[in-house]
Amino acid sequence: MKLYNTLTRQIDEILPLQTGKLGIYTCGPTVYDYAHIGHWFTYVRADTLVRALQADGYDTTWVMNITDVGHLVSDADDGEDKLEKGARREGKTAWDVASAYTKDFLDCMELLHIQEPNFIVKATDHIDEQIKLIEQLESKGYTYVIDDGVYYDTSKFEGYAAFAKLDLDEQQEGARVSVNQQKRNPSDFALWKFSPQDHTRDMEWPSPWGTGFPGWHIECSAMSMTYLGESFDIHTGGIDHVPVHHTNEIAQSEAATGKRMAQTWMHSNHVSVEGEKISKSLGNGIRLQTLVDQGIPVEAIRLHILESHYRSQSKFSLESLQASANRLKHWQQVAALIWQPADGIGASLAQPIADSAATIHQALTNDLNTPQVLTAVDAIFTQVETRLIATNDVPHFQDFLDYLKTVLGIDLLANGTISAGQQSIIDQRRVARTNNDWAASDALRDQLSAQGIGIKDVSSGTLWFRL
RNA sequence: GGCGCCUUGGCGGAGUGGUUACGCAGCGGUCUGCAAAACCGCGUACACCGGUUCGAACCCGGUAGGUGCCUCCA
Repeated sequence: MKLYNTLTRQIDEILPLQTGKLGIYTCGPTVYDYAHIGHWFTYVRADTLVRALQADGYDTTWVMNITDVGHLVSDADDGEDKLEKGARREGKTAWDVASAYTKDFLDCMELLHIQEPNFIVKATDHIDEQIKLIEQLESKGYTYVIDDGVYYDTSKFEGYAAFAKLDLDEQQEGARVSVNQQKRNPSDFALWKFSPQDHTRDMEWPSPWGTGFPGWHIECSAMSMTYLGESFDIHTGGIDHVPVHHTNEIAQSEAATGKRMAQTWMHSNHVSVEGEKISKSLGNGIRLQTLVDQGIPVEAIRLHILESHYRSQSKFSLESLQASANRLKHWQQVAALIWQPADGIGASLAQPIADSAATIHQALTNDLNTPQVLTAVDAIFTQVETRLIATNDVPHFQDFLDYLKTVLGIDLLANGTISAGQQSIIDQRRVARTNNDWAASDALRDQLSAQGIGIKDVSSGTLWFRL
């Protein structure tokens, strides 16, 4: 597997730390609101990476975190905790908010056929690990305490700015709403924030420094270390995490352990909606449920995400989503030919199918080139549609469709074959046609069409497909 | 202001120094009793100006436009 590595800014071959095994950590959602289509691009892409690695023969351990505490409204460590803010908005506790949106997130994961990570870990379940990690950093002299919390001194970590190629001196600190005057460096960030004096937070814990809650970044360092070790193979996330969140994760983990945190960093680029970026302030984040309610199959959404490369800035629109839905329907029609084998139709498709699988594997392992994967599928499907599936080729085609289901997460046979009653109508129509009874034949065709089944007459008989 | 990225046919979207990517939509045709969202064919795409080269959409320089992060945000 070759993958673009943000760390090296080039396409690297994945070299597992342990032969045959790969540990992957994905930055999951902050559960203070519904996830939008942009999030799903990122998570489907991470899922596709894991699927591709598995298809490439690796034994993967996939960890995804759930940020259910500590993610402040501002990355500058000012402002409120998003969870507490969400709780106030909805008249609930932060715990209730986290629980509700976590459930919704996990439901959507399942709906989109994102495979379940080996570990889905919550920040609130790992407070001890985070405190221990902060203590480690403290003992090595990377921290300092000011009025509102314990901070990481980024000037102590050599190469802090290297990962994101930041020019710290030129960053416009003043652009931020407010600046914590006590911080030593503008880029310093909170490891532990103290609870306010005037009220009790829904979420707070005791710590050696005082009652409070962890900063946003420390959870990923602590949990990746807990589940994948001090050094692991691949870290994924949204591209927006490069300059702050991931830069800080590296600073924390590598300062504490002296080891490289992740060998490869994979970042999913953002998707725009109607030419604009998705953002909270614009309120243009479309929920998965909204699309499902409009009758768009989730497989089409998944297919649409795979139609663009993960490193390119793709555009999302209902129009292009509809194009994906049409493509999906066509694929499903071709897949349904597996239930309608035809014989005496010429050479076997076994070899072309095998070649296609090889082409797909090649594209997948070449920096996850999913658009080329889809093109390969189109190519072999056109052959299948032209030549039909011979009885002897059914197992080969079945294997191929299983492979697609595995690597793309799209089951083209999910709708199943037609009912006995529908088959009976097709049989009756065949008799009518033999008798040149066109009126009866057309009436039966209308019956099928009313049930969502289209048909076409070919030399070997009558083929059906879902409309 | 700093650090980046992008500009491909109606839409989406790969690729790359020299042969049609592909999909969706459209048009024409084939097959058919009729039909078919199936198949075949078509539109002569790579922002603009220079340069390098036998040859550039692909490399280099510049111009124009757009856009991302530095504040929310995958």
